Amino acid sequence: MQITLSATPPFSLPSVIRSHGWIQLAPFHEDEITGDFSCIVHLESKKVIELRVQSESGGIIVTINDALPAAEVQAVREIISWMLDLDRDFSTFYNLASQEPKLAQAAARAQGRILRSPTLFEDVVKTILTTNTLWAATIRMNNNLVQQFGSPLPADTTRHAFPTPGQLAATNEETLRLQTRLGYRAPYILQLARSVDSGELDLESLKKTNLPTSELRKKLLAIKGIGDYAAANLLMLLGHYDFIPVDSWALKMVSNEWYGGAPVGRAEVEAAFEHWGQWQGLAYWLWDWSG
DNA sequence: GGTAGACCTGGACGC
DNA sequence: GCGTCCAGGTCTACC
Repeated sequence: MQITLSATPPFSLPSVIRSHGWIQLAPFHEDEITGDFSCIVHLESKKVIELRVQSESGGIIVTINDALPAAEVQAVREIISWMLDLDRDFSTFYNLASQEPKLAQAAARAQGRILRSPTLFEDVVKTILTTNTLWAATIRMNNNLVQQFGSPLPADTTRHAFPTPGQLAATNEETLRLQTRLGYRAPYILQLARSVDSGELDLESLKKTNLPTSELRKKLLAIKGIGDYAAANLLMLLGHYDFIPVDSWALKMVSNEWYGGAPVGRAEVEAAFEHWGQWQGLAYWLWDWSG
């Protein structure tokens, strides 16, 4: 069956897919020839399905192998809408960006939307996996998690959904350390999974909260393994652009752009984008660093 | 509030 | 093949 969804213009599926590295992390899969992508999701009904997403004029078409009941169709609509941020309006940012040569192409390229995972839990875990390691190791750790703990896709049992909080909560630290190769991140992931699974932490409610960014940031920083960089990254995914995810790459880029390659710190990165106010994270994200 | 050192993995490198 | 060094954010203890 197919489901059609429209997006607030301008919209470009390739632009969302290439917004950051998430598309390289299982259970996402990109078809590099067609530009389409797929994702295996674990619905609340326990059903595991593959969503294949392709561009359609003004939006996207989602193809699913099975026919789904109305409630699951609605669930898929909400999941895809969240993942691609279909309803967000960036016109205010585009107006500002049009005055800055380094961002002037943002509207024409329909940039701004950042690819999200189906659940915030998945995005928090993946963000922890990006910290203090190289990207290749992030891909490996994430792949291990998906393969070892995620539910298999019935039509192709070699492929799996991202594990649910309950599936990770049921394992132990030693397994995550030694078999999944998460290292010191293992207790962080386990604690997160158990607190979400028990209901102590309602992560998904943060998707639609009206909390100001500062309060939302405090909630994210309260999660073990989430520091300044990870919190800012997650805030971006949640559509709050008031903070910049300052990592070693950001320091290098800002150094080259404004300081002639001299060493810079967090303060210099923040100062460079401070005047963008509530859009500073997005201005940093989309900045043309090519020279 | 600021800082130093530990936490881990895996790739690069030298021997 | 083995040992060493290094990069990558966050946490904790300490000042």
